[in-house]
Amino acid sequence: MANSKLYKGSLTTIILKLLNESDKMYGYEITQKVKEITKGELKITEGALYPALHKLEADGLLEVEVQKVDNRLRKYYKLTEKGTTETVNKLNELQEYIKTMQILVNPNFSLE
Amino acid sequence: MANSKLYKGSLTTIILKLLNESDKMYGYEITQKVKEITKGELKITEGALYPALHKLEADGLLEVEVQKVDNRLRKYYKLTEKGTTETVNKLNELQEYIKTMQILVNPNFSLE
DNA sequence: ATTAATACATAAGATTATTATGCATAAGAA
DNA sequence: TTCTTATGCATAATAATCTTATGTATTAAT
Repeated sequence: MANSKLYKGSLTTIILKLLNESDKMYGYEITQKVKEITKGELKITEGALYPALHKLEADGLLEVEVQKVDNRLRKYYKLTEKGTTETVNKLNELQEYIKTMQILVNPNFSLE
Repeated sequence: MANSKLYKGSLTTIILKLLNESDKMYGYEITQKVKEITKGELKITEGALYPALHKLEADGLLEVEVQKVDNRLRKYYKLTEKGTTETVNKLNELQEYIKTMQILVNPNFSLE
């Protein structure tokens, strides 16, 4: 999308949120889900997604379970307990961020 | 603030918006204004601000006017015509971004 | 038979920020 | 009067996060 720069920093939040909704997901599934939900507005690139998943796993927020479907590999990720806690934090931070940005961008902020 | 990562990419939008509100501003003034508006939530660091201002100027979105006040230097920035146009674009992009993120983060997105 | 879709991965490069440092003047506190 | 804080600019080193390009491999569709 046009404003992809703004997504910097929010990929992790998106991943955590999706995994919080559905019990477990694999990488490719996440890219498709995001494309579907945002109606093509946002496309998660693989070069961003996979390193992000690996980092979340390394940080103990996700655990992985490998499956073979149709002779093709799938790495299913699901939230750990720590990951679930962090999801709540990240979502709160996002709401705060949006609130702050709306104050900054609101045409009437200057006279409050 | 806690979630400063989420601000990646939005600094330019913030600068342009502030300059769109007030005719002209200098760097230090911008940092103070943002702190004030967001009640300390968001602090623009100098290491981010000054390079951003220089880039906006180099891109022809801002023009600069140097003044000396109390024997101290101030570099006043104001929007060029191109800058004003870009401000509108950036603000629209931000609104889109917020909308997209709210869809992704809304607890009911999955069944629409 | 070739292309698109599915599924993973990493490396090179770009962008954007934080942190640290530097210079300089003015105001306020100890 | 000396030291700290505030004002005002700037840049370099480092970190984080992304895009783009590339690579491997299987399956489905044209």
